[in-house]
Amino acid sequence: MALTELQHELLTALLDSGVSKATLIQVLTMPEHSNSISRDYSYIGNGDVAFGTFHQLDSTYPTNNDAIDLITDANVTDIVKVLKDRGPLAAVERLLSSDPYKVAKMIKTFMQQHSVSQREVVESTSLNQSHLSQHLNRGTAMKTRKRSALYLWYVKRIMLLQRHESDIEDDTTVNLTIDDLPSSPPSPKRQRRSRFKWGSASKRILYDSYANNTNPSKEERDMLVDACNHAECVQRGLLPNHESALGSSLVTEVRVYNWFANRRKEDTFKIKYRNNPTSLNPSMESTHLDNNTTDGSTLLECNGGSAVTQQLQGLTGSPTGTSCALSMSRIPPRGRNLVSMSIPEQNLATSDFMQVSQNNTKRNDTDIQPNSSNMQQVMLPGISHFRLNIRKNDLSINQTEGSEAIITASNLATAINNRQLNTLSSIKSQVNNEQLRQGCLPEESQPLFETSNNPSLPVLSQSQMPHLNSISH
Amino acid sequence: MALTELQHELLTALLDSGVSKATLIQVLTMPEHSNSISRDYSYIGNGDVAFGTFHQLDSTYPTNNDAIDLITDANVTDIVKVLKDRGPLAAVERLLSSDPYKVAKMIKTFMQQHSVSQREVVESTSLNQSHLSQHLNRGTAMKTRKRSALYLWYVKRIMLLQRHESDIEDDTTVNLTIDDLPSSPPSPKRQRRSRFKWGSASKRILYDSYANNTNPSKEERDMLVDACNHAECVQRGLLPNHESALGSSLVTEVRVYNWFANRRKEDTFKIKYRNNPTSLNPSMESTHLDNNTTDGSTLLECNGGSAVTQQLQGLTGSPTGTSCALSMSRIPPRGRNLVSMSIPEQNLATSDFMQVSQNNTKRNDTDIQPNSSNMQQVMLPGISHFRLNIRKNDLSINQTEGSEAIITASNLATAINNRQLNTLSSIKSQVNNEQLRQGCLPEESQPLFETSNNPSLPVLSQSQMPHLNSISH
DNA sequence: CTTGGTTAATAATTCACCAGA
DNA sequence: TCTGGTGAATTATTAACCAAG
Repeated sequence: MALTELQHELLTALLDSGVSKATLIQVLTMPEHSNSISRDYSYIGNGDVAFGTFHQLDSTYPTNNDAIDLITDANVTDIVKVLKDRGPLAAVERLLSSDPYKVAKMIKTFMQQHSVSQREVVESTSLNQSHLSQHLNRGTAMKTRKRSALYLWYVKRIMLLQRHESDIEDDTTVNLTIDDLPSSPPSPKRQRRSRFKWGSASKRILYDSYANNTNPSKEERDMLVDACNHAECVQRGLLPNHESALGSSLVTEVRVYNWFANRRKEDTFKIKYRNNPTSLNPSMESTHLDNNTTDGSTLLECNGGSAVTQQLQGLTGSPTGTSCALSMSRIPPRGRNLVSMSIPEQNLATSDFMQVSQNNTKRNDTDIQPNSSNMQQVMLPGISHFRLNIRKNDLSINQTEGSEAIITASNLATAINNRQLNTLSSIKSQVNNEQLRQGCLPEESQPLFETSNNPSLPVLSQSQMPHLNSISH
Repeated sequence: MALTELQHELLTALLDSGVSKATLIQVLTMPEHSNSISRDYSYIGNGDVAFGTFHQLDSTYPTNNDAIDLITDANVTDIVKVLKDRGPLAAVERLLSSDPYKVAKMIKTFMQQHSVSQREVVESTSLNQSHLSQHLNRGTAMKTRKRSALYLWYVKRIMLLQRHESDIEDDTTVNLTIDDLPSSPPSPKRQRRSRFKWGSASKRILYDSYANNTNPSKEERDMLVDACNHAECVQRGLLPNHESALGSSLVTEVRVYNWFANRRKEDTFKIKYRNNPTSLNPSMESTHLDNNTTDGSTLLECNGGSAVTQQLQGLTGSPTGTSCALSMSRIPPRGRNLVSMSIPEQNLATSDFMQVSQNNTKRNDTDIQPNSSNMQQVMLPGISHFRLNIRKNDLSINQTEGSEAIITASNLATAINNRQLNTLSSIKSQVNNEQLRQGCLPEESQPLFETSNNPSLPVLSQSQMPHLNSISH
């Protein structure tokens, strides 16, 4: 029989994904709801039931799904409808003709909603994990062949959900027909129940509860278990207490217990180092908490002003110590990021060395950390601390109200690298003349800066940040 | 012979780390600089040479290293001195008696500076990767035994560096004495040259260059290679052009080439989706770029004000469309995060449905994404978009200047979960009464919000963000 | 029971690499 | 002279134990 190109793709993808032909045949010849893979979609309920409100990517109204103008904009309701009306292949086809990026989003949302691990998808589609991740999260391209496999998995997963609506547990993988024999050579890892993952809804509940009580009693925990399970059910559009359908993501008391235990540990550490005077960074604290609390100083701001020489909202005069302020702004013309750092005069006086550390890239580079003598150290603790994507940005340093120098990150970096300048003043003079040379910045981000001025305090590397944000009681 | 407890620990750690006794004996009986492991540290230069300026964690001045008050505060200079004066064991001991957290920082910095992969450490210390990561980045505790192994590795690595100061390449692993025979069974993976990693300094240079020209010619690339290598050398305190010592982290033209290629691809994607009208989120764009550029609207702000009911800097009146503003602040009392969202009246009028999506947790949960009819959608695109750590935070929604409602994230979440309320007004009324109930938030973050008000535009999930930040020309 | 330790898994990221135009 | 696709490695993060006070 001649297969359409798509069908061929799909079949190949299917086979590629690990399903043996035998299995396929077995499935195809399966008695109950004969040939359910390509016939009889009646059990696929109205999308609204299971996906209506959630897992929907666009606001297209159900009334619009007369298709035609939706050809490119796939949305769950739409897909479910196609699936129901014309079967999985049609649905996959529809997805293939849609904007890959949107579909990716859709799938991602779906996975989120149903706590489907990426691993599951990888295993049953035989896609490369990083490729999948990229495609799903960053829109990286993926050839049709592979996308077919992915979409096929997706569509089938939806079908599976529709059926299992009240059945067994979510046996995840689509191809769970074959082996189950506890032998080792053929399928030693088979049927690995996917790891539990806290859903966002549950987490909210937990954090919420945690705020009130970090050590819930068994009773409280049990209550939380229920609350979470309920939330999880709702999240995935199930009947609010149809817990059994949660499968591996069923919340249990132990899990809740563990969650609290782990949370407590986290906090313990944070607090420990918050109080430790010798700790590496009272800096953060002051900026983040203390300053805000006691005195209205240190204003961290990220706005969309249009001035090239962004004013810094530096508020000096902290009772205890000195404070610095940073403000960041995006400059219209080309979307540059401007970071203004204000350092109170007093500080500048006693210290004119800066220790700058910025994560210009993604995560964990603590970057340059020059250090010079016993002078005060000020730092921009690596934007990554906040998990921001900063690639390059300008630094505008100015003293309280006085002079202002614009320093481009690169200038500063280069300068520091060459150790040609170690004092604020020299940095300024060296760099000042090159201001505005920079073009647009390659990759944006909305950085949030922090400064510290606790004299004699060491550099912070991004990794520390998380801990310092804790709040003491 | 009786060994001190520490010595025992160290020996054990050493053996645990994979070095065979035979090897140890071999090393110990090694002729050249006899027993170099525990004698003759003269080759360890003054710390300042190799670590002086960089890789220093505190500002303790060299003059202070008369020890005593430094007992707990280890710093590189100090350690190097001990190492030089009293040998590795003493150095390790010193480290063990120091604040583990600081030492961790020190080691981390060291690794950064010398592009040492975590893997290398893991392999030669036989520590658990995640444990090591935790210890290094989050201060997680680690028993003395394990820390010994880590510190021992550290100290030895330093020694290695001192020697190799101009030798071969950085053969990474400390135990590279044994096998090198190209056989497969015994050491098939041995000597795996660690993967190249761009140093922060180099990255700066590259981004900088990228800003000017995304397609450097071969010549330019070659120049960059030199610049980077130079920077890398400087970063690790080497003689500025002693490239050979860079070992596996030597920058080559291909690497530079690849770097640019990858960067271009990233950008391509971003731009592609920025221009794609059907794209999922013109929203971000407007907030990020358009608004800023054309009209001074949309102010994104994160400050440390102290008001519980944070004012929102909403600037309405965008020429083209409407604009919303969000501001987030940390509330003193308990460090709560307050998010204020302002929605211009007109908008509110024509639309009273909100589509809220927040990543309350870490990375990738796109969270709830309720959706309702053809009304305008406003969203808080998941803090994760900006890579912020948000666990829980309050939402304060208020119309232009009018009434204001404080909504706790949990309330909102619950409400939405239960689908009990879909309109702004109902959310308000439902939640209003519970305001301020929330305790402190478990884990902070400095969220940076964005809003969109392009009517009928879909939800954004965090993963999309990165792409939308790009700048068009 | 809970906190110190510790870890298997999972998944985002990084740096490459290869086939054609 | 790359640019679409892809992928092996690396490592941060998750959700668990487990021993012992």
